[in-house]
Parts: sequence; C-alpha cells; structure tokens
Amino acid sequence: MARKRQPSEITPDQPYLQIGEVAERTGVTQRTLRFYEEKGLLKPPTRMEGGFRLYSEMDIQRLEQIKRLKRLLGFPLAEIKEMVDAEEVKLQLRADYRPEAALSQKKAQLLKAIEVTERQYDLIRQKVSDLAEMQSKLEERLATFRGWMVELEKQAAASRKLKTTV
Amino acid sequence: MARKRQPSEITPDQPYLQIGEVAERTGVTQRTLRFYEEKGLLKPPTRMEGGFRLYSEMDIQRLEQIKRLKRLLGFPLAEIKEMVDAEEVKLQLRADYRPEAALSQKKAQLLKAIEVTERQYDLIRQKVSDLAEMQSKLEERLATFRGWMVELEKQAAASRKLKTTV
DNA sequence: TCTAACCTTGACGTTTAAGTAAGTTATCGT
DNA sequence: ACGATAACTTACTTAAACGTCAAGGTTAGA
Repeated sequence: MARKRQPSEITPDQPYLQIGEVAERTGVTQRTLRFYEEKGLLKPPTRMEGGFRLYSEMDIQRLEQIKRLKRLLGFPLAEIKEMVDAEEVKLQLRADYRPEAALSQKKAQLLKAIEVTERQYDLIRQKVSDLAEMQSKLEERLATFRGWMVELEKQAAASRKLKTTV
Repeated sequence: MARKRQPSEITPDQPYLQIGEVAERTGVTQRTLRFYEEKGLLKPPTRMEGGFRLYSEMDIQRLEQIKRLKRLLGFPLAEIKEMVDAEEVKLQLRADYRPEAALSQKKAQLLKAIEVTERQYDLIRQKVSDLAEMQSKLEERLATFRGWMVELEKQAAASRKLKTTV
C-alpha cells in the first residue's frame, strides 16, 4: 500500500508546495488557486516535469495578500488584481537595476504604481474613518440595549414579587 | 402634452416618494429596490390605491444604511439583513411599550439584538484595526516609491547633462 | 513495477445580486 | 377623457466567483 505521499519539497531551504498543500494551508480550494491563476491574480507557478504546480513561499504570500484585500475591502477580483500588480512593481523595479533599461519607461511604471497606491491609500483612509464612525454608533447602541435589559430585569423582578405577595 | 408628473407627495409634512424618485435620489435602481424588498431587506412600503409604492423617509434611511453596510463590510445581503433587523428592534421595543406584552419574549428579542450587535461590533473593530495596519504599510510604500522617483529624476538629469556635454 | 494518492484540463452547474425586456396598468396635467 | 410618463409583475439573462464532476496523466512508497 502506498502511504500518503511526502509533502513534496525539492530542496529543504526552498520549500515548493503542491497545490493541495497550499490549499490546505491557506484555506482556499484548489479550484480557487487555478481560478486566480487564470484571472492573472497569481502568476503561473513553476511546474514539475509532469505538469504539477509548485508554489513558492512568495506565491503563497501573494495569495495571502489577495485574501486580505478581498476580506478587508470586498472589491471585485479585477480591482484586487490592480492592487497586487502595483505591489509587484516594487519588486520588479528593485530587481531590475540595469541602468540601460529605458529610464522613461521605468518612470512611467513607477508613476502608475504610485497612482494606484495613492488611490488605494485614500480609499482605505476613507473606509477606516467610516468604519470608525459606525463603530462608535454601535457602541452607543449597545449601551442603550444593555440599559434596557436592566430595565426589563427590574420589571421582571417586580412582577415576581407581586405574584408571590398575592 | 403631459408634462413630467409632479413628485407625488400626499402631504408636504410627510413626503412619500415613488420608486423612481427614491432611485434617483439614492443612486440605486428601481430593480434593486424591488429586489431588496423581495429579499426582506426593505419592508414592503405603503402603496397607492393603484399599487404604486410609496416610500417614507424612514424607508430611505434604512436603504442608506443598507448601502453603507454593503459598501463598508461587503457582506452578502443575507447578513446585511440580519444587521438591519437587529437595528429594527431598537424602534420596535421603543414603540411597543405595552407592559402586558410577554416580558420574557421581549427579553429574548432584546438578547438576540444585543448578540447580533456585539458580533457586528467586534467584527468592525477587527476590520478597523486590520485596515489601519494596511494603511500604515501603504504609507510606507508610498514614501519608498516617491524616494525612487526622486532617484530616477536625478538619473535623468545626469543623463541629460551627459548628452549636452558630448 | 504496481498502485494509492495526487494532479491535470475541460466542461458544466450554482449562487448572488442584480440587468433587461415585455406586456399591462396607474397617474395626472391638459 | 386623452395621452405622455411612470410603475407594476413576470420572466429571462448576465457577471462574478467559484463548485463539482469526469476522464485521464503523474508521483513516489512498498
């Protein structure tokens, strides 16, 4: 009998994970992983000879970022893609330190990234402030509710007293 | 020729609006209004004899609240419904001040409302804190990007200088 | 080498949240 | 009462974001 296969790692220092492992560890389904890849949210990971996907630690981090953005902002994936793409520029420009690369092109790229990041930043600021307001309103309401609860308890006590007295 | 009909108000002090007006003022479509009603998010508004819907100011406020929750939390409508329902208790209990009404039932209702509100509150607190963290990270990244931009400008200037010198 | 466990692509299904269209009825100024 | 404009219901369609098979190829432990 063949036992459960070993969690495939080509080298221990750079642990590549198969799609099943990634799914289990991140809580998303394999379908979702393939779907995100198809939609360009995750870049195509490396593969084994046989075609099995092998995800790197960075791939997983990117996935986690996508999850976070989805959860916190609730935007359509198309917009999420824009955001993670803007993030990518950070690494690309950093790596891409050949000065022969067209300077103006670099500038344009960077400008675009800045623009997207600024929009994202403003948007989050707005959201935080809106949410903070909701938060304080909820706090207020909770206080009211709890006050009423105490009221009701008092009434209940009074009614019990009446009963036992009569 | 019949001119555009007057924005129906039965009395000026309690302005009831038809669905078209509501749609226009709130930015949602008529379809969405009917859809929300169908899903129980909006309670069925009053109607004219002919069957036209007439929305009150409160109906509209409720709609705005739904919009806000949707925008800020991005939850499915089913959950939004839970939240606005919990809010309704506030008004219902306040109006319903006949002491003959079953006390324990009131308590149960209130308890449920408190529970939902607490969950909502915790959730928002969490979200605010997560978003705040993202915000600071974005701030950092923006600073980095802008620094690089300055770098690029310098390089461009240097290259221009070189050209003119040669 | 065999085979259980894992992965592949492809295609079709589902849910949510509406959009759109058709045919009918109401409202209201003239 | 007429006619332009707005609403009504019912039903079909759509887009996003996956879920769910089906049929077959790959990996690695025994």
